Amino acid sequence: MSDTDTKFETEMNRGFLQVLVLVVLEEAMYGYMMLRKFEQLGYKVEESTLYPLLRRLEKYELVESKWDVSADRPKKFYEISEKGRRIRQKLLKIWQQQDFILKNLSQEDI
Amino acid sequence: MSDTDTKFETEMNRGFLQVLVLVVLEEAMYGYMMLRKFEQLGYKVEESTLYPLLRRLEKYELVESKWDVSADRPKKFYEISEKGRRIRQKLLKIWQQQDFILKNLSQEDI
DNA sequence: TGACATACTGTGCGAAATACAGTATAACGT
DNA sequence: ACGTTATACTGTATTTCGCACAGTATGTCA
Repeated sequence: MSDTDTKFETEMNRGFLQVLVLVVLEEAMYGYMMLRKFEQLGYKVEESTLYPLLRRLEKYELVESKWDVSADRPKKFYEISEKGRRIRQKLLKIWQQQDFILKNLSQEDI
Repeated sequence: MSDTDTKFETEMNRGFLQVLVLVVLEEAMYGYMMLRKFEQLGYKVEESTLYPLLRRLEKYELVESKWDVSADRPKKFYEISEKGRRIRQKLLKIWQQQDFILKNLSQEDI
């Protein structure tokens, strides 16, 4: 596995991770919980990638957060907003369109 | 269509466009030709996005280029390399995995 | 008591998408 | 003949992302 490989593989995260987070946040979750969930799905994400993404999504009001201090450690729960749902729909549509194009063009090569 | 929308939609290009270019370059093509092709597929790409991407792919030896000066205007033809094919396979596999995860998680919301 | 898991924040770097500007030729309509 | 549009590419500056790395703090378990 050369360095070039990881370089290009990394780029595959950007769009996908946005959508993935917006999808799972239909149900309220906190950062560390998502990291575990993604790992179970066979998709490892770095803490230093997810946490800034969550803050960014909140900054643009696609998600809302509230601290839960009732348990052992304080946890910051995130949940998708109405705006987030609207944008998620658009992003999922883009994804499907891209998937359609890719499947059609690459079926002879796979 | 707010500004936030485009901001997040933009991120959807990155991984996809890499793969798309590597797929179509199984057949030799030049930049402007790809722009037209993508447009026909319903997927508009900016010149200022595609050209730097092609240079980058060449820099990392995923594609090779040669100038064709026989026609009216000089055209820079690109074609995928062996290294490019190897990496394309990995990226396509990542795409499929991501698509699988997304379809499973979001089927109840779509 | 010392390592590991949990749970988050903050800073800095390299690289990518795009805007914008520029170069140059060919095809076209008027 | 002349201006506009299409063709075909290069180069620079800006913004923002992914991630490495560092740091803070509490809980669990050998």
